[in-house]
Amino acid sequence: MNAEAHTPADCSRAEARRAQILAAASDCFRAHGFHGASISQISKSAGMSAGHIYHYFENKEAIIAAIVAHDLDELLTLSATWRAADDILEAMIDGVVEGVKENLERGKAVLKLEILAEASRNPEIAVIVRNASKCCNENITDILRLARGAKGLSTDDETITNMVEILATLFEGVLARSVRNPDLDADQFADAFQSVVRSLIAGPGFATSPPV
Amino acid sequence: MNAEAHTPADCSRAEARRAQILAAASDCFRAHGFHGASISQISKSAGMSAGHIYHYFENKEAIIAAIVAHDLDELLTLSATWRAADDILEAMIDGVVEGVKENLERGKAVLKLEILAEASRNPEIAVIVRNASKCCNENITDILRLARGAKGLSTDDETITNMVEILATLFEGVLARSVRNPDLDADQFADAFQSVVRSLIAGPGFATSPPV
DNA sequence: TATTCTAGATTGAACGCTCATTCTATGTTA
DNA sequence: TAACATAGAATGAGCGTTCAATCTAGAATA
Repeated sequence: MNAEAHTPADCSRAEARRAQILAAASDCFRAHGFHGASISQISKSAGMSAGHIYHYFENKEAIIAAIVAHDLDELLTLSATWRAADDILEAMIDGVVEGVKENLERGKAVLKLEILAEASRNPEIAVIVRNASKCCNENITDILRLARGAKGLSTDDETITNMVEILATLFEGVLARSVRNPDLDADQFADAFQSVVRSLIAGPGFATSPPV
Repeated sequence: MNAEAHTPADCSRAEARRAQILAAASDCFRAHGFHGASISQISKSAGMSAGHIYHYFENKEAIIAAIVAHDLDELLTLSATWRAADDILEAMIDGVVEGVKENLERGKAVLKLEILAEASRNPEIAVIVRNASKCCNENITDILRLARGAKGLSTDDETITNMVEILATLFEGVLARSVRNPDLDADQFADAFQSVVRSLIAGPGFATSPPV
């Protein structure tokens, strides 16, 4: 945002500092939530004075926004990755197990839940989240249409839209699982989850009127 | 928790006051989160002084815990309701659409997300959430076993366990949907969701080795 | 090479404010 | 009168944020 002209050395130094702050903030937010974590905590965790943080971020909100944006960026690159595969549908199904296990990891889940909760009430955060979600949705939609088309499966709008929404719902539900049922057998669950995803995206579809 | 002996009149009066505080707190928590909402805000919203709140709750944590417990209670009673039906499986499937639409409601979703985020880092809240989840899981497990048994469908432990987990995952994923994609067509989504649930719980099951 | 200059990096104290909580005094009711 | 309901001021801690003052390291100058 505040792009100014610096020498390359300055830039890299500043970038490193910013990253350092974001990493520390990430830890603190995980541990205490966006509003429970204080600038003083973050500064201690980042090994610098509280005041110095304001050289790199306008305020606490800006740190939150940066973390949210970074987290959602990962999601976006991931969703773009699948495009490359040979058999896209199978690549997606193969990726499910890893995706589920990642969302079951406590550390990741906490921050994502925190982001969702914050987006529910903070319009600035909501905009970031919704933009990323939209991009991600479009990515998956394209991919799914391609993948199903290649196999001769139905690709009508309603079918694809619904599949993408249900898919997203499933993955986001995993975040809650890790909190609600920490004793969950991750392997068994991931297997079951995968078979549900398979029958969903490789299935007949959702068209209201049956195909003629 | 702090059950003391009072006269009936006192009890009802005190209970009303408590409820009043919880309602106000609920609103404030929805709007600002557990840590963003202050006792002063809550007291204003409840129409009483800040200090007076401490006659009914030991501290802010206790208010949060009470709200969490109350919210999860609703879930529990709901899950117990289904038992009564004639064709349990169909009753469950019929209930899906309403359940999805309720979880899509912004107001409800915010608080549930907030609860999940808080449970990720507050051990006291985590205990409450996990107990309720366990009870709810057991309810649904029983019901599902009964329902599938009545139709001659497989009821092995692995199948039922997995179905319950996936079912929970699906419903909890809806909370995120309402935040991420506010333009979602609720009717279309609920229909698709229902058909996924139907093919999940009325389907063949998840046994590792195919039935002999 | 030695000195001065300079601009960003960094600190730590200070500000005003709000927080959760406690305490005291006053109503209210039975 | 006795017991509870209630208000509102007081408390001390901690908050996010600002700011004047230093430090540091490299560029410019002599």
